[in-house]
Amino acid sequence: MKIDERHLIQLAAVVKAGGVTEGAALLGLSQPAVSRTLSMLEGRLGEPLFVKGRRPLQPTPLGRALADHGQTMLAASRKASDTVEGFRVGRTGVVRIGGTPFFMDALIAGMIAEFQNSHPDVRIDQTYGYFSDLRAALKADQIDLAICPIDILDEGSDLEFQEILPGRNVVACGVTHPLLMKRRPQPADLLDFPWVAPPPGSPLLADLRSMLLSFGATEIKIRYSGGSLLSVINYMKTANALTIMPHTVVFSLRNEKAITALPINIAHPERALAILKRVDAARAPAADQFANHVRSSFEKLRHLIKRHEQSVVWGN
Amino acid sequence: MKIDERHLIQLAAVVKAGGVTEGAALLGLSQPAVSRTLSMLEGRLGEPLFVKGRRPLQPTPLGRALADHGQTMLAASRKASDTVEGFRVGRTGVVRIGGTPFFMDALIAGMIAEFQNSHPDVRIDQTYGYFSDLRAALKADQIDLAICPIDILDEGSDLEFQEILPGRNVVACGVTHPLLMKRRPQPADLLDFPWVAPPPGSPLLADLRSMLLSFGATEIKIRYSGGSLLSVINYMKTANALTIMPHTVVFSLRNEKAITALPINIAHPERALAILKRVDAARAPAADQFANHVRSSFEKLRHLIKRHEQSVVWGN
DNA sequence: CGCCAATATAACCGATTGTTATGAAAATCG
DNA sequence: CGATTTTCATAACAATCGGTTATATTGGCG
Repeated sequence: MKIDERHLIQLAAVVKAGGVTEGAALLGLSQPAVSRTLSMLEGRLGEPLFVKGRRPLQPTPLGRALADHGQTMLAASRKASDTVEGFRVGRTGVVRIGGTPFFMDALIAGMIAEFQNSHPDVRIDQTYGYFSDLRAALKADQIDLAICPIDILDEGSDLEFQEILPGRNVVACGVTHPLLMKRRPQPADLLDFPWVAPPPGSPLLADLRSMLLSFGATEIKIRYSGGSLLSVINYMKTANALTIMPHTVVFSLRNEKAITALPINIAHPERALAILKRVDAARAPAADQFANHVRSSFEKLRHLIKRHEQSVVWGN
Repeated sequence: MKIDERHLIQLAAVVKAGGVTEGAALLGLSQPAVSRTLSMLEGRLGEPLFVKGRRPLQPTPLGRALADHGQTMLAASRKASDTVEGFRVGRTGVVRIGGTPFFMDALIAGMIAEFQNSHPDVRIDQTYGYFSDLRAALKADQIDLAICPIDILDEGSDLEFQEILPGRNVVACGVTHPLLMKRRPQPADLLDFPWVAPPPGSPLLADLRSMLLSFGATEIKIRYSGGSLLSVINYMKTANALTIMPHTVVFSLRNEKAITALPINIAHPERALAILKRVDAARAPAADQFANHVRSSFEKLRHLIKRHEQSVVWGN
């Protein structure tokens, strides 16, 4: 026999409250409504749910058993209301983000942790990828946000993007690299050392190629590639290799004393770090709040870099 | 925001089934019905529950979260239906029984275990008491069944009773008792030994008194009283004491080789073991089935006793 | 015995739920 | 690429349900 879920919930409220009147109040209903519900239920079941002629109201064993089930429904219902409410204000939910590996590892992971200080009930699901993967994932609604460098001109699709950081690459090396001893290292010096290549498909790899070509290099000594950021860092700690990295990534790792930037200016890529999302995406307040957090974190980072550069003498 | 539980359940069905049509079928509803439900839900929430323009239907994160809650409701609902169905046929439920200690310990406990071989989902709640307690408990709907000796004439109340065993007491003693050596022990011999008294308030105690009085005893040596059946048995194992007990109780303990009955006939009490219940009690099929089980168990026991007595020579 | 509180009943109305019929959009397939 | 088929959305309508207020009954208690 199918029982109306609402009826079970009312029964649960009455049993828990110990009376029809109180139970009705608990649900914000009138007493007759609940009273009738109980009558109907008893009628349909053909079994009494309460011991007759007894006040305080005493449920029969069957009544008690059914009330238990109603109780779990009531709990589920309240939780559902909570999820909705939480979703509305971005307090709960899941944010699925994708991004390029270096930025995610060096910067975003920490920002996620920070974000969850104020949003402990928001879960973050992270994936890695480059622009084309991320765009596809966004369109397939597999992620809510993408964080990656994009060509500034690129536009016109059904993706909305907000620039959060202008592109700026540096040549990175281990903190004991011999080139750091030189007063004024020249671009040509770079060709004397082995290179670590950023992961295939990454914009950084294109930047690396074009930079080296602009320095007149015909051939590059690639000694290592394909590693994650942590691999690259550990590699560079012991090898006198060079690589190209986003400025902020190197900056954010400055306290590790593992890698640093060479004081050589290289061309800015025509590219900016941006947050992408579908323009027609379903509202996802938690994702919006997370995006805001990332933006403001980068804003702070930018100020920090500015102050840092005023106190430290960088290249030229 | 309050959400209609039914809507959540429909949502859950659709998400689980992977489509509106299949979800509707799962619930035995028409497709337009649940389609409209989903529209209403999205309208009220102001949030989409499914990613538009995509088939197979893909829920949004919010939709998935809400569907989870709906799923637990659906499960609870099914369980509730099961409870009702089980209750109807006596397959599930709680049976609250009360009875006199000796019968419960010696006979009923084993019958309960046996009963639950065929009714594993029926829980038995047992309490102890004598007739007046049990009657009160029945009237207060604290127990569903009482199993106790009652005076045969007693009637007329709002209790229904079914006799399951005529009253028959024996004098019990330890298996090493000296009186067992005697060819034909006489009632007068009984006065030479110390006695264990049944618990105060028990019918057995009254039987003991009247029996001893009928033997011309002016005073009885009570050495021990108040113990449960197990206490009495253990006491009698080592003391040459006597006590009075229902015949079936001693009989059911025959394999323990701890106590036995003296071959002395004593008066039958004007009393019978019966199952009592309220005539106006709520239907409790599980209790009914248990009562049937107890009755048939006693029936079997009676036959067993009869066969036993034909092979063993009892007193006189 | 009579009052008070709690529950049951009655009468009414609007919202909701179900139905069938049908249109629109998407996927499938030749 | 167009036809077909499947699936979802919409429309219109009937019936029931679930809510309300007003009122009668009932059980508990001084």
